[in-house]
Amino acid sequence: MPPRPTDAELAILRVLWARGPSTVRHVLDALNVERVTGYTTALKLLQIMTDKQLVARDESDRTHIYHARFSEADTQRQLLDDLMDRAFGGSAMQLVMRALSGRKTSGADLAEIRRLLDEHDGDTR
Amino acid sequence: MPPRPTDAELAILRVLWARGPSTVRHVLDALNVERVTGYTTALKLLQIMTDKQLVARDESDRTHIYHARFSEADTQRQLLDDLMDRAFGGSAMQLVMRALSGRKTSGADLAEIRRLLDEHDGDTR
DNA sequence: AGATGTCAACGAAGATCTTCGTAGATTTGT
DNA sequence: ACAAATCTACGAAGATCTTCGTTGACATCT
Repeated sequence: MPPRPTDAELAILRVLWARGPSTVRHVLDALNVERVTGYTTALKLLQIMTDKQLVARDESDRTHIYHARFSEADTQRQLLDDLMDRAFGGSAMQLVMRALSGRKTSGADLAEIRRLLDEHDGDTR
Repeated sequence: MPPRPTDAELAILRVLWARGPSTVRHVLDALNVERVTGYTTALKLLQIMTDKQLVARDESDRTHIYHARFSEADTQRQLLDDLMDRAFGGSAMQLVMRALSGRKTSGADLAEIRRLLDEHDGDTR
């Protein structure tokens, strides 16, 4: 039951998912590729995220190592469910259709979606 | 280019989309079905939303009438694009697949999605 | 050993979000 | 006309978010 991560928190989680358990310094370097922030900013965020249980850290060494406590998939699902409730009246299908409508979609993506849909056919019938 | 609406703002926008142009009182009554808030809270939100250009109001009468300046579809698209960037590396397809995977989907919904996909086939080929 | 660099902790500032109390103007009811 | 109700505007409080400066501990370099 962690809270919905904020924008800055999500940016950090994305680094941890992509790079695996990391020090503050590593997270900061990755963040600074996109936009520049200070070291203590990243540190403070990670400390707050530790309080919120979004991440956990190994304090064995002086330089702590942080890791995400929830998978990228779990968090994406949480954020989608949240948006679904707040903006789509709880309807996942309305959300999906809005995401698809008027969007260029590659043949490979279409095939992948169809594969997913075919799996669902089995579930629901 | 309005800012992303906050949670409380989105709740108000949903009322305006559902009921059409409304007074503060009407919005408040609709909000209070779900959770109770004070009149001045709703009023202040609508005033802020007016500043942010999320809504506009008709001041002809003493009792102002507010309406959403952007359609529900536009706002849903904006929120999805935002989430797509922040949590899905900009990939709409990853978002869609995450929203579909492990979800119970009705036959009618599946048919609707397939219809959308078929339209896209035309576009991209 | 002494200087330099790196680290975590803490606090605080400024921005935004959400809530509501109060005041003043207008309308409604008697 | 007077009282009660309704409305907008304003300001402010408390919470959260984001940022960073400072401090003190520890490590590294020469």
